[in-house]
Amino acid sequence: MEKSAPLVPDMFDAACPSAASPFRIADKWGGMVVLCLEAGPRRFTELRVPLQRIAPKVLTETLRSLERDGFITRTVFDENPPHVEYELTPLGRSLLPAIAACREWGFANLDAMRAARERYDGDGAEAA
Amino acid sequence: MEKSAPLVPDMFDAACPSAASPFRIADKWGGMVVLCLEAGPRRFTELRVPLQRIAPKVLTETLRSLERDGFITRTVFDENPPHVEYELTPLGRSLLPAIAACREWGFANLDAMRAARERYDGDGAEAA
DNA sequence: GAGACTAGTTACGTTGCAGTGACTGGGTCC
DNA sequence: GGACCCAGTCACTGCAACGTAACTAGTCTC
Repeated sequence: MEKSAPLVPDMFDAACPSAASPFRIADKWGGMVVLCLEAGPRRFTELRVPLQRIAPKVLTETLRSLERDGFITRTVFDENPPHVEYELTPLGRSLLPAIAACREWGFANLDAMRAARERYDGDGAEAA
Repeated sequence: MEKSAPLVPDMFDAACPSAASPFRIADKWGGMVVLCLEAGPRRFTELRVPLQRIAPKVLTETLRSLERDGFITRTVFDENPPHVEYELTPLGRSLLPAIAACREWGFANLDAMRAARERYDGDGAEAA
Protein backbone atom coordinates (compact mmCIF):
# COMPACT_ATOMS: atom_id res chain seq x y z
CA MET A 1 0.00 0.00 0.00
CA GLU A 2 1.09 3.56 -0.52
CA LYS A 3 2.94 4.86 2.44
CA SER A 4 2.20 8.52 2.87
CA ALA A 5 0.31 9.50 -0.25
CA PRO A 6 -1.23 12.86 0.49
CA LEU A 7 -4.83 12.20 1.42
CA VAL A 8 -5.65 15.86 1.05
CA PRO A 9 -2.91 18.16 -0.11
CA ASP A 10 -3.00 21.27 2.02
CA MET A 11 -5.26 22.24 4.94
CA PHE A 12 -3.32 20.09 7.36
CA ASP A 13 -0.23 22.17 7.58
CA ALA A 14 -0.04 23.88 10.94
CA ALA A 15 0.55 27.13 9.09
CA CYS A 16 -2.38 26.58 6.77
CA PRO A 17 -4.64 29.58 6.57
CA SER A 18 -7.71 27.40 6.40
CA ALA A 19 -7.82 27.60 10.17
CA ALA A 20 -9.08 31.14 9.64
CA SER A 21 -11.92 30.07 7.38
CA PRO A 22 -15.29 31.37 8.52
CA PHE A 23 -16.82 28.01 7.72
CA ARG A 24 -16.81 25.24 10.24
CA ILE A 25 -18.18 21.78 9.59
CA ALA A 26 -19.33 19.87 12.66
CA ASP A 27 -16.52 20.58 15.13
CA LYS A 28 -13.05 21.91 14.55
CA TRP A 29 -11.70 18.78 12.88
CA GLY A 30 -14.93 17.32 11.50
CA GLY A 31 -14.62 18.75 8.01
CA MET A 32 -11.04 17.63 7.64
CA VAL A 33 -11.85 14.12 8.79
CA VAL A 34 -14.64 13.94 6.23
CA LEU A 35 -12.21 15.06 3.54
CA CYS A 36 -9.67 12.49 4.67
CA LEU A 37 -12.31 9.81 4.25
CA GLU A 38 -13.42 11.02 0.84
CA ALA A 39 -11.06 8.66 -0.98
CA GLY A 40 -12.10 5.61 1.00
CA PRO A 41 -12.06 4.02 4.45
CA ARG A 42 -9.21 4.81 6.82
CA ARG A 43 -8.01 3.54 10.14
CA PHE A 44 -7.62 5.54 13.31
CA THR A 45 -3.86 5.79 12.99
CA GLU A 46 -4.04 6.57 9.29
CA LEU A 47 -6.19 9.55 10.10
CA ARG A 48 -3.67 10.79 12.63
CA VAL A 49 -0.97 11.05 9.96
CA PRO A 50 -2.41 13.92 7.92
CA LEU A 51 -4.06 15.48 10.97
CA GLN A 52 -0.69 15.82 12.60
CA ARG A 53 -1.67 18.07 15.39
CA ILE A 54 -4.69 16.18 16.62
CA ALA A 55 -4.61 14.43 19.96
CA PRO A 56 -6.02 10.90 20.09
CA LYS A 57 -8.67 12.02 22.54
CA VAL A 58 -9.82 14.77 20.23
CA LEU A 59 -9.83 12.47 17.20
CA THR A 60 -11.92 9.94 19.10
CA GLU A 61 -14.41 12.64 20.07
CA THR A 62 -14.58 13.91 16.51
CA LEU A 63 -15.15 10.44 15.10
CA ARG A 64 -17.82 9.59 17.69
CA SER A 65 -19.61 12.81 16.93
CA LEU A 66 -19.52 12.17 13.17
CA GLU A 67 -20.74 8.65 13.79
CA ARG A 68 -23.58 9.92 15.94
CA ASP A 69 -24.67 12.25 13.17
CA GLY A 70 -24.69 9.38 10.70
CA PHE A 71 -21.81 10.74 8.62
CA ILE A 72 -19.41 7.85 9.13
CA THR A 73 -19.50 4.20 10.14
CA ARG A 74 -17.10 2.52 12.52
CA THR A 75 -16.22 -1.07 11.74
CA VAL A 76 -14.18 -3.20 14.13
CA PHE A 77 -12.26 -6.10 12.62
CA ASP A 78 -11.61 -8.68 15.30
CA GLU A 79 -7.98 -9.17 14.44
CA ASN A 80 -4.69 -8.74 16.05
CA PRO A 81 -3.43 -6.10 16.28
CA PRO A 82 -6.79 -4.37 16.62
CA HIS A 83 -8.17 -2.94 13.42
CA VAL A 84 -10.88 -0.31 13.17
CA GLU A 85 -12.03 1.32 9.97
CA TYR A 86 -13.94 4.53 9.49
CA GLU A 87 -15.88 5.14 6.31
CA LEU A 88 -18.19 7.80 4.96
CA THR A 89 -21.88 6.93 4.72
CA PRO A 90 -24.02 8.31 1.87
CA LEU A 91 -25.17 11.00 4.29
CA GLY A 92 -21.54 11.82 4.98
CA ARG A 93 -20.84 12.00 1.27
CA SER A 94 -23.75 14.40 0.90
CA LEU A 95 -21.67 16.93 2.80
CA LEU A 96 -18.95 16.98 0.17
CA PRO A 97 -20.52 19.45 -2.29
CA ALA A 98 -21.19 21.97 0.45
CA ILE A 99 -17.69 21.50 1.84
CA ALA A 100 -16.36 22.02 -1.68
CA ALA A 101 -18.27 25.30 -1.90
CA CYS A 102 -16.73 26.41 1.39
CA ARG A 103 -13.25 25.50 0.19
CA GLU A 104 -13.75 27.29 -3.09
CA TRP A 105 -14.70 30.39 -1.16
CA GLY A 106 -11.50 30.01 0.81
CA PHE A 107 -9.31 29.73 -2.24
CA ALA A 108 -10.91 32.79 -3.77
CA ASN A 109 -11.38 35.02 -0.74
CA LEU A 110 -9.35 34.02 2.28
CA ASP A 111 -6.56 36.40 1.37
CA ALA A 112 -8.95 39.30 1.10
CA MET A 113 -10.43 38.43 4.46
CA ARG A 114 -7.05 38.27 6.11
CA ALA A 115 -6.07 41.57 4.55
CA ALA A 116 -9.26 43.16 5.90
CA ARG A 117 -8.45 41.79 9.31
CA GLU A 118 -4.96 43.22 9.26
CA ARG A 119 -6.29 46.57 8.13
CA TYR A 120 -8.86 46.60 10.91
CA ASP A 121 -6.38 45.55 13.58
CA GLY A 122 -3.76 47.91 12.24
CA ASP A 123 -6.12 50.88 12.40
CA GLY A 124 -6.95 50.06 15.97
CA ALA A 125 -3.30 49.78 16.95
CA GLU A 126 -2.34 53.04 15.24
CA ALA A 127 -5.25 54.94 16.72
CA ALA A 128 -4.20 53.92 20.22
CA MET B 1 -41.07 51.31 4.64
CA GLU B 2 -42.30 47.77 5.27
CA LYS B 3 -42.68 47.11 8.93
CA SER B 4 -41.87 43.50 9.67
CA ALA B 5 -41.49 41.90 6.28
CA PRO B 6 -39.77 38.57 6.89
CA LEU B 7 -36.12 39.17 6.14
CA VAL B 8 -35.44 35.47 6.08
CA PRO B 9 -38.38 33.18 6.55
CA ASP B 10 -37.35 30.47 8.96
CA MET B 11 -34.03 29.91 10.77
CA PHE B 12 -34.86 32.45 13.42
CA ASP B 13 -37.51 30.53 15.21
CA ALA B 14 -36.24 29.32 18.55
CA ALA B 15 -37.43 25.84 17.59
CA CYS B 16 -35.75 25.96 14.18
CA PRO B 17 -33.70 22.87 13.50
CA SER B 18 -31.05 24.90 11.73
CA ALA B 19 -29.36 25.26 15.09
CA ALA B 20 -28.31 21.66 14.61
CA SER B 21 -26.71 22.28 11.24
CA PRO B 22 -23.14 21.03 11.05
CA PHE B 23 -22.18 24.20 9.20
CA ARG B 24 -21.23 27.30 11.06
CA ILE B 25 -20.38 30.59 9.41
CA ALA B 26 -18.12 32.86 11.41
CA ASP B 27 -19.61 32.62 14.89
CA LYS B 28 -22.97 31.37 16.03
CA TRP B 29 -24.97 34.28 14.64
CA GLY B 30 -22.67 35.40 11.84
CA GLY B 31 -24.34 33.48 9.05
CA MET B 32 -27.79 34.66 10.04
CA VAL B 33 -26.68 38.27 10.21
CA VAL B 34 -25.23 37.98 6.72
CA LEU B 35 -28.52 36.55 5.49
CA CYS B 36 -30.43 39.36 7.18
CA LEU B 37 -28.30 41.85 5.29
CA GLU B 38 -28.66 40.10 1.95
CA ALA B 39 -31.65 42.25 0.96
CA GLY B 40 -29.97 45.54 1.84
CA PRO B 41 -28.60 47.61 4.71
CA ARG B 42 -30.17 47.29 8.13
CA ARG B 43 -29.94 49.10 11.42
CA PHE B 44 -28.92 47.61 14.73
CA THR B 45 -32.46 47.44 16.05
CA GLU B 46 -33.80 46.11 12.77
CA LEU B 47 -31.41 43.19 13.04
CA ARG B 48 -32.60 42.43 16.54
CA VAL B 49 -36.15 41.86 15.34
CA PRO B 50 -35.61 38.67 13.33
CA LEU B 51 -32.79 37.53 15.60
CA GLN B 52 -35.16 37.56 18.54
CA ARG B 53 -33.02 35.69 20.95
CA ILE B 54 -29.83 37.63 20.51
CA ALA B 55 -28.58 39.89 23.29
CA PRO B 56 -27.38 43.35 22.27
CA LYS B 57 -23.93 42.53 23.54
CA VAL B 58 -23.73 39.43 21.39
CA LEU B 59 -25.05 41.24 18.34
CA THR B 60 -22.45 43.96 18.80
CA GLU B 61 -19.70 41.36 19.05
CA THR B 62 -20.98 39.56 15.99
CA LEU B 63 -21.17 42.76 13.94
CA ARG B 64 -17.70 43.89 15.03
CA SER B 65 -16.28 40.53 14.08
CA LEU B 66 -17.95 40.61 10.66
CA GLU B 67 -16.69 44.15 10.16
CA ARG B 68 -13.17 43.09 11.10
CA ASP B 69 -13.27 40.34 8.51
CA GLY B 70 -14.38 42.81 5.86
CA PHE B 71 -17.83 41.26 5.39
CA ILE B 72 -19.87 44.28 6.42
CA THR B 73 -19.46 48.03 6.76
CA ARG B 74 -20.72 50.14 9.64
CA THR B 75 -21.96 53.61 8.76
CA VAL B 76 -22.88 56.15 11.41
CA PHE B 77 -25.35 58.86 10.42
CA ASP B 78 -24.89 61.83 12.69
CA GLU B 79 -28.56 62.32 13.34
CA ASN B 80 -30.91 62.29 16.18
CA PRO B 81 -31.88 59.75 17.35
CA PRO B 82 -28.61 57.97 16.55
CA HIS B 83 -28.63 56.01 13.33
CA VAL B 84 -26.18 53.27 12.37
CA GLU B 85 -26.43 51.12 9.28
CA TYR B 86 -24.78 47.82 8.54
CA GLU B 87 -24.34 46.68 4.97
CA LEU B 88 -22.72 43.75 3.19
CA THR B 89 -19.50 44.42 1.32
CA PRO B 90 -18.71 42.59 -1.93
CA LEU B 91 -16.58 40.25 0.16
CA GLY B 92 -19.55 39.65 2.42
CA ARG B 93 -21.72 38.94 -0.60
CA SER B 94 -19.15 36.43 -1.79
CA LEU B 95 -20.17 34.27 1.17
CA LEU B 96 -23.74 33.92 -0.07
CA PRO B 97 -23.26 31.07 -2.57
CA ALA B 98 -21.43 28.95 -0.02
CA ILE B 99 -24.04 29.74 2.61
CA ALA B 100 -26.69 28.75 0.09
CA ALA B 101 -24.94 25.43 -0.44
CA CYS B 102 -24.95 24.84 3.31
CA ARG B 103 -28.63 25.70 3.56
CA GLU B 104 -29.47 23.42 0.67
CA TRP B 105 -27.72 20.62 2.46
CA GLY B 106 -29.82 21.39 5.50
CA PHE B 107 -33.11 21.29 3.63
CA ALA B 108 -32.19 17.98 2.04
CA ASN B 109 -30.44 16.21 4.89
CA LEU B 110 -31.05 17.71 8.31
CA ASP B 111 -33.88 15.30 9.00
CA ALA B 112 -31.70 12.31 8.17
CA MET B 113 -29.00 13.65 10.45
CA ARG B 114 -31.39 14.15 13.31
CA ALA B 115 -32.81 10.68 12.81
CA ALA B 116 -29.30 9.21 12.92
CA ARG B 117 -28.66 11.10 16.10
CA GLU B 118 -31.81 9.79 17.75
CA ARG B 119 -30.96 6.27 16.66
CA TYR B 120 -27.47 6.57 18.08
CA ASP B 121 -28.63 8.07 21.37
CA GLY B 122 -31.49 5.61 21.61
CA ASP B 123 -29.20 2.63 21.21
CA GLY B 124 -26.98 3.92 23.95
CA ALA B 125 -29.90 4.53 26.30
CA GLU B 126 -31.40 1.08 25.69
CA ALA B 127 -28.10 -0.68 26.13
CA ALA B 128 -27.59 0.95 29.53
C1' DG C 1 -39.78 65.80 34.89
C1' DA C 2 -40.84 60.94 33.68
C1' DG C 3 -40.29 57.98 30.23
C1' DA C 4 -38.86 56.30 25.73
C1' DC C 5 -35.80 55.80 21.86
C1' DT C 6 -31.08 54.34 19.62
C1' DA C 7 -27.01 52.00 19.89
C1' DG C 8 -24.71 50.27 22.46
C1' DT C 9 -21.22 49.18 27.20
C1' DT C 10 -19.89 46.93 31.56
C1' DA C 11 -19.61 43.38 34.92
C1' DC C 12 -20.25 38.93 35.74
C1' DG C 13 -21.25 33.90 35.28
C1' DT C 14 -21.70 29.46 32.76
C1' DT C 15 -20.80 26.11 29.36
C1' DG C 16 -18.43 23.49 26.33
C1' DC C 17 -14.69 22.82 22.98
C1' DA C 18 -10.12 21.87 22.67
C1' DG C 19 -5.81 20.38 24.39
C1' DT C 20 -2.02 17.95 27.51
C1' DG C 21 -0.09 14.10 29.62
C1' DA C 22 -0.34 9.78 31.48
C1' DC C 23 -2.21 5.35 31.18
C1' DT C 24 -4.64 0.72 29.48
C1' DG C 25 -4.90 -4.13 27.54
C1' DG C 26 -4.32 -7.90 24.64
C1' DG C 27 -1.23 -9.74 21.54
C1' DT C 28 3.28 -10.19 18.85
C1' DC C 29 8.19 -9.53 18.12
C1' DC C 30 13.02 -9.81 19.53
C1' DG D 1 10.60 -10.53 29.77
C1' DG D 2 10.82 -6.05 27.83
C1' DA D 3 9.30 -3.21 24.06
C1' DC D 4 6.15 -2.20 20.65
C1' DC D 5 1.66 -1.97 18.21
C1' DC D 6 -3.30 -0.31 17.81
C1' DA D 7 -7.07 2.07 19.38
C1' DG D 8 -8.22 4.13 22.41
C1' DT D 9 -9.54 6.05 27.91
C1' DC D 10 -9.07 9.08 32.04
C1' DA D 11 -8.22 13.15 34.77
C1' DC D 12 -7.33 17.56 34.45
C1' DT D 13 -6.79 22.45 32.56
C1' DG D 14 -7.27 26.70 29.68
C1' DC D 15 -9.89 29.66 27.28
C1' DA D 16 -13.07 31.57 24.21
C1' DA D 17 -17.93 31.72 23.11
C1' DC D 18 -22.19 32.65 24.74
C1' DG D 19 -25.49 34.55 27.77
C1' DT D 20 -27.96 37.61 31.58
C1' DA D 21 -28.79 41.76 33.82
C1' DA D 22 -28.08 46.25 34.58
C1' DC D 23 -26.55 50.52 33.04
C1' DT D 24 -25.16 54.71 29.82
C1' DA D 25 -25.64 59.41 26.84
C1' DG D 26 -28.09 62.58 24.39
C1' DT D 27 -32.37 63.98 22.66
C1' DC D 28 -37.36 64.04 22.11
C1' DT D 29 -42.11 63.45 23.55
C1' DC D 30 -45.94 63.50 26.84
